[in-house]
Amino acid sequence: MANGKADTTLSIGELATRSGVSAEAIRYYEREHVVPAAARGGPGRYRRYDEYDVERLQFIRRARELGFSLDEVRELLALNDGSPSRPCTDVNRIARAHLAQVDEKLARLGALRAELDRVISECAGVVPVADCRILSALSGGPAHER
Amino acid sequence: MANGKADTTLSIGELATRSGVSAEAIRYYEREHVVPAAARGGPGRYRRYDEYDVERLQFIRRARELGFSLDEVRELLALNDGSPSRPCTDVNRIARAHLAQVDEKLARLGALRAELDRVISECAGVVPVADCRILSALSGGPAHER
DNA sequence: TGTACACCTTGTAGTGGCTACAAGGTCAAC
DNA sequence: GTTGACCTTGTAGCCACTACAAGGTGTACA
Ligand SMILES: [Zn+2]
Ligand SMILES: [Zn+2]
Ligand SMILES: [Zn+2]
Ligand SMILES: [Zn+2]
Repeated sequence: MANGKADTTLSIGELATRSGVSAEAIRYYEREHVVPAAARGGPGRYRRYDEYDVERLQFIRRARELGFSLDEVRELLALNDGSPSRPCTDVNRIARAHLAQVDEKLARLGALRAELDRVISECAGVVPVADCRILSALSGGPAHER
Repeated sequence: MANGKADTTLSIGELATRSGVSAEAIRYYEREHVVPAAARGGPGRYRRYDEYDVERLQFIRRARELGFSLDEVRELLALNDGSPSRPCTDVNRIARAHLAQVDEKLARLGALRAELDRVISECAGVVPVADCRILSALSGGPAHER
């Protein structure tokens, strides 16, 4: 019970500064039930937070930086908050599924990049547009038909 | 003047099929002034298209497949429609700038992928969540501080 | 001629994850 | 008591569409 650090109280702006998540984003997360609705201080109307909330927002920020969707973040938070003795199978599964999605996106973007590079490599930018290989590629031109 | 192929007339659905762009997207492009407003056939109210429109929509589709934004597509179309004797400097510039953007995105996604992979590699999915390295990494845990 | 039916029309809302206001309320210091 | 920093809710915007809803049009066939 003697914790010694969770009883500070922070405004949403202070939480934003300390967590690296903007106040607007924090309110957005509350609306979207990524974080529970914050307590409001005393008789006043402002949201009040503590050090525990800083940690949760940092968790969310790091997960977002790794590209996890808010749906995935919700699941990860639930697992993190759930029974600590359960095996981390689900955490692992979510992370690996996300990695697979990232790899797919990388593969698609890499293919796009290669094709774009190929198209650009045929244009030095000095011929009339009528003869430009970039435009003819977009027009279905005869550059690499089949 | 003897063209022999631009006088067919197509409905938006036929244009969609032939161009590979959905009818909804074609209407969206019209609203966004990517393509000019289509002629409406005779006394009726339906949009009417010809083979020239098929080519333009295919141009747009290919540009979109290479990741060009609609703003960029508008510019490319304008250059393609403009004076054919002008040098293709601007086409080249737009395409290279876009390639640079794609490379940036690839670099960011690659870094994210590497970090995600590193984090996942420390979790076999078999320990209690309290000890999971994925969750501790997200919590700012002691895995790779610094 | 009736009517079925595919296709078209416009308009609006939703996607994801926020950001950027506007118009007003609260709180602390001085 | 007044300034002014911060907070509040609500709404609109970003991008490039997609997905309706509610109704109009065009045509083929009985
Ligand atoms: Zn994911
Ligand atoms: Zn060129
Ligand atoms: Zn671009
Ligand atoms: Zn684990």
